[in-house]
Amino acid sequence: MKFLKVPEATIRRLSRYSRCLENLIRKGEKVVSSAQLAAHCGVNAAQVRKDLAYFGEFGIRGVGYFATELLQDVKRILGLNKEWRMAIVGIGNLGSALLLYKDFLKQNYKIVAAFDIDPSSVVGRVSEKLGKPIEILHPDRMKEVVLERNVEVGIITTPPSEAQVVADQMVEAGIRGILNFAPTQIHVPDGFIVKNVFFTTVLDNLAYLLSSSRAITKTIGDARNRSAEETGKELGG
Amino acid sequence: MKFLKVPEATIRRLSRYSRCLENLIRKGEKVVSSAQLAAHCGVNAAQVRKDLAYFGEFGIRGVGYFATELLQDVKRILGLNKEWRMAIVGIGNLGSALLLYKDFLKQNYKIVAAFDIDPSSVVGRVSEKLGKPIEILHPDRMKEVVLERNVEVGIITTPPSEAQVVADQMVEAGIRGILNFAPTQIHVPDGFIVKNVFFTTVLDNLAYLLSSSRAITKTIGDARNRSAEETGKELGG
DNA sequence: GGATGTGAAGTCGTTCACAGCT
DNA sequence: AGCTGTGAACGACTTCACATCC
Repeated sequence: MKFLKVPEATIRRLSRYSRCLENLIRKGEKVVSSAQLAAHCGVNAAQVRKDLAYFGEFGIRGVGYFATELLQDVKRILGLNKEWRMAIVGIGNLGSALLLYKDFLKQNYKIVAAFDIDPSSVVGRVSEKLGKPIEILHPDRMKEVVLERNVEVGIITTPPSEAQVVADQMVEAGIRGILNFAPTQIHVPDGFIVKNVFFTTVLDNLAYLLSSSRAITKTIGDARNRSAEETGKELGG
Repeated sequence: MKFLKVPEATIRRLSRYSRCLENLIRKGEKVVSSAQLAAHCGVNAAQVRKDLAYFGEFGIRGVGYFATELLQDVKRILGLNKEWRMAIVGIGNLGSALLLYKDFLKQNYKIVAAFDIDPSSVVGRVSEKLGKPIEILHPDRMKEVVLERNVEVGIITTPPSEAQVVADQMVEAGIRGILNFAPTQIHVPDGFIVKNVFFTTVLDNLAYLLSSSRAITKTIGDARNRSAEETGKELGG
């Protein structure tokens, strides 16, 4: 094991390995080989080994990897051995959907604060769906609340026009990691991190590939005869 | 201009250029240089020129690019000179948020059909939010409706356990491009395309970077002193 | 003069192939 | 015998640097 800077692609794959490992474990696999895991994730076996090698030696030569052990190691590498506390700003359609998004919890993510410029206008709707009242705060209180509730990650689901202002508030409040759903580039100081989630970028990608028959339509005879996956490598930014 | 295969990263950036160009045009810019556009998008100027060079010569040496013209060209390259008709399957929280997502229309995307296993349970809620009744159909009718309404893109917002089944139905219905929000790998035959949008992968990335102080926290003195953006290159898959 | 378009150089990530361990 | 861990080969993307053209 060396001490090299880890490619971002490796981290994305680690995330994928963790999902696949959970499936394999659910199926009762105790030991998995890099080839097995690779096949499941649709990547190269050497890639799997190399990715893991950035962080240590987890396998046994001639045998493979112990599934549950490896899963734990991967999660630890990703920083998922703790609970990440998040705040979301902009409780429109997307914001409230994320508030209710179950999958976060599985991965140790938890939304502990919700902000909106007009709290009263949304609190009813969200509470109703949630089945219990939810507290929606004015962004003015962000710094205070972030401190109080140990928020480390901010989610922006405002309209694009508000995104930069909100990001500034988050930075001011000491939130170092931002997940931005508003389709606009936002800027933060050094040491802060923004990751974008732009569906339309991914759609644009699809549109491009579908256009001018870059995706060759084959005989759609038996559709069930599925084959190698198209990976969908990344999410827009 | 050569005839080479275009990197996927280039397509993602094209999508970004288009957003930035719209901003610059809104600000009244008539002519933009690659340096200007690059600065706005947070990429290298040579990269901008190279990306465009895959598709032709759009600029004037010594001058730059005509903004509106370039925007149109970029959109045409991406295949956004037509309306893309989409169907969405799984009208839960996320699904209904996307149904109401305004930004799709700006980019010539339109949801023309919505499916759910239990139409009656969701139709009320969504109609209420939408302000007018919406038609939610049973997936059994997918093939018929896709044909009838010329659906080219499918969006999966079901629970992960249902995603593969839905993808199979989409393939069967002749939908060649799939945008998958369910955090699980799905498989389709050759000639079909799946792009994943996995928030948790992006969050995992954030978690990784925030862990063990890989993001160096600087003196948070003046937060407004923002600087180079962290790009958030991609969206999970 | 000034900005584009592009070969060449450089950097980064992936795949190969095999030594090394169990 | 089998599978991991890894240097080396390969390939892909990015950046540089400059010739080219307005």
